[in-house]
Amino acid sequence: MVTTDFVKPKILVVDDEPDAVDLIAFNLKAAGFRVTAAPDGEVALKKARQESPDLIVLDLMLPEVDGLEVCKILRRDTATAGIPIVMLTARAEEVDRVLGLELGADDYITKPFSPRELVLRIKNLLRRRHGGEGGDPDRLQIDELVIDVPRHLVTVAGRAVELTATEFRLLSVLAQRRGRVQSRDQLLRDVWDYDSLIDTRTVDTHIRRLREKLGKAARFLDTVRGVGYRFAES
Amino acid sequence: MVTTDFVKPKILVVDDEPDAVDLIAFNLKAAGFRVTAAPDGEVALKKARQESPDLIVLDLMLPEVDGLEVCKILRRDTATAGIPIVMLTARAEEVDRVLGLELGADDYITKPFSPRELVLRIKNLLRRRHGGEGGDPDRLQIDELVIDVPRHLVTVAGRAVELTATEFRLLSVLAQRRGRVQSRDQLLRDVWDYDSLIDTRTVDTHIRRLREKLGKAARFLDTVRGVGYRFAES
DNA sequence: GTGCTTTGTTGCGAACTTGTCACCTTTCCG
DNA sequence: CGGAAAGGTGACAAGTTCGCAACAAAGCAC
Repeated sequence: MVTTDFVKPKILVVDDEPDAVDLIAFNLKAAGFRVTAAPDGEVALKKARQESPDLIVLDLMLPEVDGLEVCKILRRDTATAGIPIVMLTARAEEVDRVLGLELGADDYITKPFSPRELVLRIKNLLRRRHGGEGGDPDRLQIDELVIDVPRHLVTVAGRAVELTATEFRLLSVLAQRRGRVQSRDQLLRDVWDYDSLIDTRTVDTHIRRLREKLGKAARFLDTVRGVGYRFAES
Repeated sequence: MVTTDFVKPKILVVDDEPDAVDLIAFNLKAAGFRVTAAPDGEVALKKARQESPDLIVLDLMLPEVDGLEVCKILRRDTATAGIPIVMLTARAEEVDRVLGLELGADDYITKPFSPRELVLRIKNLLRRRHGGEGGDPDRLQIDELVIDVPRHLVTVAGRAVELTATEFRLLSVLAQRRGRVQSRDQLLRDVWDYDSLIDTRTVDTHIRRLREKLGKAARFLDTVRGVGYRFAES
């Protein structure tokens, strides 16, 4: 539990009612997710870009910029385009309207909803994303590369690869955010410590070491010039 | 019991006395097993590899290659290493000698034995091996290492190992989470008390003591550098 | 009490990890 | 093309981790 914190899916909850946020956050945490919250669209967009959450729960009704707009912007921005979005709507008939707009949220749920249902839908979306149908969420499998977090084990085409603790964490974080670019700063925050004073070039060194050890599977580690690194979509 | 033959467990009986083989085979078949037999070590090894039986009943006294030798070879060969072995010995005192050799048969039974007892032991071993359905959940068996939690008893290849209370708890916790890395903090919480103020290095010391006492079975205690310890998957 | 076992702590050294730097190579762009 | 910026690479020194042994304290039987 403690050792695997860094791969717990991180979920951004966007809602302007603190009570709703609390309720959702409580249930999500109980289900083993990390939670971060935003009260309005502006903060939501900022956090989505900076913290690179694995999924966003987005209330349709928001002050200032409304949920629809936020959704659209998130989809347009490459840094956040891939993140699944679950829309919260107050009334059922709104769903139809929203669907008609085709703005590409991945699921919809109407208030009031049972926390259990929300958790189920979130798990579903995350599972779908990780390709592992019905698979263990702690185990990432991308073609010949398998990352087993609780076991702290990585294999490439069935062959075990020996990674150090840092390398393992770096690979896990990248793999978990497959397809999304992670800036060096973002990686330093998530793989190293919260406010690490480490040089960003250090990330490059670790990427190099990972590539060396991963052999064939190194092809997954894309460099995005001027931005950061990305775990290849496939 | 079982309707389709191919799911009946197949048992290889190795004994040089045809009468003994007949007796055993008769009783095993009556109990719903398929039986194949070998009169000596050489044939036994060949059949073990080719027919991949679910369990082997092995007489200690054999012409040419003796039972001990056969047992050792079976254990070393990856194709047969996982097959449970029940050793037949002519006299009770031989059991001690055999145990001393630590060659990892899974059970021992002395001649003369009641067929019913043999069948019981075989069923036990098979049950335990198959993911422990209906098996004793308080008893962990990993190859030659047996941890009997309620009895506070640990044996390696049939030989009892004397562990202190702390050592026993540590081993049990690790074994129960086989394959998953446990951080030192996690272990301190689970093996020691909830909010123990004990130094994490203490865990190392206990691991060392465990390894010392477990002898051959120490190979199960993996160190995962920078993370913690893990009970090896196999 | 005395002697024995258990258990937590400490110090040492070897092996491993890891952040940084200097130096290349590649890419970008006018 | 030429220069600048970004990223790859190898080396290295400082830091960390872990096994081990010795020690000290606590518990326990007699």
